[in-house]
Amino acid sequence: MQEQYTPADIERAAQAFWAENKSFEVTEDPNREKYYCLAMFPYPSGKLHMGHVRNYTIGDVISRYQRMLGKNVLQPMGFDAFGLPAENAAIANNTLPGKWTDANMAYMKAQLQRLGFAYDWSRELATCKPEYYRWEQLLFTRLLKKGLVYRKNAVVNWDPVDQTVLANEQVVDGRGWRSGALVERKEIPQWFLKITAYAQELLDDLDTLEGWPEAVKTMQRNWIGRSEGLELQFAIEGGEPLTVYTTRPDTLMGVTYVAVAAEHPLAQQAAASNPELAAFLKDAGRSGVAEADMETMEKKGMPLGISAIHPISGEKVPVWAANFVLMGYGTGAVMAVPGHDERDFEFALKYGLPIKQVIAIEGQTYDASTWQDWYADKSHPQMRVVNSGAFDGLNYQQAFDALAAHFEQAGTGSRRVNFRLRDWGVSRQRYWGCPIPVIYDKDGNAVPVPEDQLPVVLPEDVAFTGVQSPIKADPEWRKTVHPETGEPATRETDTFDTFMESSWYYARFASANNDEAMLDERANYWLPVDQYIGGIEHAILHLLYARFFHKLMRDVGMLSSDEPFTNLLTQGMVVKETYYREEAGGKKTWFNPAEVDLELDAKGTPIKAVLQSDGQPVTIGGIEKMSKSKNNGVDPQSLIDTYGADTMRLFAMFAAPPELSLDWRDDGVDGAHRFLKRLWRAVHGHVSGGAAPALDKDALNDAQKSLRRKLHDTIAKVGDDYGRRKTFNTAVAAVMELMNEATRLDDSSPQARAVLQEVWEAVTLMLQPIVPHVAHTLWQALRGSDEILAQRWPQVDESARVRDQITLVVQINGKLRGNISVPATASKEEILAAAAAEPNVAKFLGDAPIRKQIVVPGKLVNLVI
RNA sequence: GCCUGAGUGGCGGAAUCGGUAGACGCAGCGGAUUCAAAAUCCGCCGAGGCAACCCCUCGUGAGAGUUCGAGUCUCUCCUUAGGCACCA
Repeated sequence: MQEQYTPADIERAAQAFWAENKSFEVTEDPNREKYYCLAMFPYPSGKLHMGHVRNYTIGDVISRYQRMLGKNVLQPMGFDAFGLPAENAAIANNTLPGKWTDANMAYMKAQLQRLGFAYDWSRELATCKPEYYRWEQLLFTRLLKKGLVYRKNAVVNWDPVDQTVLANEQVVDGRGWRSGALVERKEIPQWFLKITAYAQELLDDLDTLEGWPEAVKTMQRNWIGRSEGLELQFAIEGGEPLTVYTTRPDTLMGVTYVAVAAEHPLAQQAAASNPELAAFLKDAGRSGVAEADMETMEKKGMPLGISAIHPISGEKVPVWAANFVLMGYGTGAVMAVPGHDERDFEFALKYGLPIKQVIAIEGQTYDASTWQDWYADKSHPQMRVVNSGAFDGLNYQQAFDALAAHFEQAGTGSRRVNFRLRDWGVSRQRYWGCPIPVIYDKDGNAVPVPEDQLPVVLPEDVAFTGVQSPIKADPEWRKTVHPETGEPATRETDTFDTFMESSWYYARFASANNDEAMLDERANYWLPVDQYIGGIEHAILHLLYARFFHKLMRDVGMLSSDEPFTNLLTQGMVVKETYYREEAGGKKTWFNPAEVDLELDAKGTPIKAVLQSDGQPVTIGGIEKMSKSKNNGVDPQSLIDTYGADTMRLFAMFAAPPELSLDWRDDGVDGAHRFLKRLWRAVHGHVSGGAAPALDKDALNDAQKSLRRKLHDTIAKVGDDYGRRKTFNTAVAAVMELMNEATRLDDSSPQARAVLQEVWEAVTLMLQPIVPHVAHTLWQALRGSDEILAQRWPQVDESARVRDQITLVVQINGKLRGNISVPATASKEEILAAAAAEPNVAKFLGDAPIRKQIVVPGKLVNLVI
């Protein structure tokens, strides 16, 4: 064993050993328990960032630990390779999205290999390759035939200057990010997957996911948003009736107006003869489509000059157009109850519409000039319907039932379960994505591309200018023939939402090399994924879509399980401060923290930041998720080059528990490196003393016994931290404590050396999941063997953990007053006697009578006086 | 605006089931070693009080509550992060 710890050399050697022995390639083995561990695959943005290092180290630690428990562990890796950034990069660097993506994947794969992750690279996949996306196209055509796919109009952000559709991210303060033009809403035909057909099952099955964080399940439940309500109609004078949905039929008599979306036919019709209204509708359509924008923008409306007939009272109520009602979500019309809905209340106040109280709670006074929360409280036991004629005096449920019966009898409405969840629009008007496998005949009727003509390949050698998708710009690409009639026909030129590819990759890894089928029986061996790991930012969309796809694949007979991920670990984000300068037009330029110098006050708080290149100040922004758009990423590569992969891995695990967001600071990496050097030195010193004798447990002195107790306590704790708690930071801390104690044992007797041999072997095994290269090398030194990967998790020797004496804390009235040491077998009386005799305790007790004595075994004594 | 988290020393964090707040590490300070420095090793390190490394008081975003006992449970509020359907 060499004296110096030289990470570059030992990491190269260990990685070469793993590659040569194909240490991480796995096959199905029905005789062993399988364990499928998966960390969310990366978007190949260029190079790895800290979030990747953290994410993949967590996955690797769990994988390597599970392998030590004897399981058949699959840990694959691939790339989520379609997406918007490739198009932007291609424009910026005058290259092609495909070339840029390929180069990035090659570079990032090399980085992942440099970090020593135990991946089965034989299963690698990239979603932008036809070998991958052809199966997605196949599944889509089958779903189309099954009726789970349909086409309808839907709104997009439209940039009227660039004449392109913009992603929400490309809309900044209501303007296109490149053109600066005010964004408009535009309706275009798009393909949808009927996720709402699975809404109930997606909701119900959350209850089966015991290994998921409650927070994620709650978010998904709220997102799906099941509600029970009434669908009913308001007749329109001289027009089609308006259908509305309400979860509060008890407030129906409080309706004083009805609001419709700007795009609603009723509004458009009214605008034809009303230029002022037409202008308003146009203006209302001028905003992004993001829900956050809709909810926070100023609520505006204008009357259509039309009346609706209240279905119970028969009274006329005005119909308004409102910018917060969206066509396409629900019916595009809502009934407004300003008396009991806060948004309606504010709208009514603003436009002088009547506010009518129809529910009351005894003892509460209704004041229509300011909103109070109780106005909307349907669950209050004293809540009663008022000012509602025949329904007066009913509570929420009674009113609901009475109105439901009324409408069902009259045939003008019905009970209805509604979901907030909307069908998934999967069409994108972009180039760098999977082509949607659909052909249109001359009349615009859609037919799926026949299976034997799949895949529809996205051409990669194209002229890409960034203005329009090359497959849309090229009049030739779309030309094809109708599969049944043979007549000329055209291809769909939209591509899929990239969430499509990431919704089933976890399953494809099991059958990665099958070019005959999307999945095969191997998928049923490996699935579901035992442990899925990824950023909390995916708590809803990606994880819900993947759950949906799993059920789709099940229902076309490809899989037998109901859910894709048994256990989920949502890692917190790696965040970092941001720096920017704002230009005249409001455009912000972001600077990387590495280019900025900080001035700190005496307490270490940053007060001023200047750009190194020009010495001029920059604005200190918030601490945010490391991202390309905020340019606040820290490049792990230079740290890997300086300290080695093991130090990076160790620090990523030690700095914070996985769920918490990690505010990245470079200080501390040094500490992790220092620990590895100390470990190396300690083992080197031990091994230099020659072979250790066999351990004789009965021949140990107190100090040696004490170290063995610490060792076996630590093995138990670290195993629990890795396996159950997934708190790798405390696992590392525990091993550090053990090492501190071991290096303090100043004893070179044969039995001390035997205990230390046991300690260093166990430390090496315990750290193997986190720092596998160091562990590989130390194991060679300790055992003369390359086979650390074949080793099992060390056994806990319970006999070593037994204590004769235990320390208890003594409190008086809950305040700590002293410690006592008693035999582990001491009775309650003996403990109380020892507590009362403790000098400081006795001082505080004085002559006061003891009112209560609480003894918590193994922990403390509390005397109440 | 809505949904879901988080808030503990100068910093990252620990305290796992309501039971010693600050483990482990970083930074800092003092010392050893060195011609010197780096590296390494040892010690100190929440605030205040005290002659005192005894001990006492205060202290986990703010305010209230439950309890023998609250960082942990309940309520209200503040700050902050993530998501909001076309960033991935």
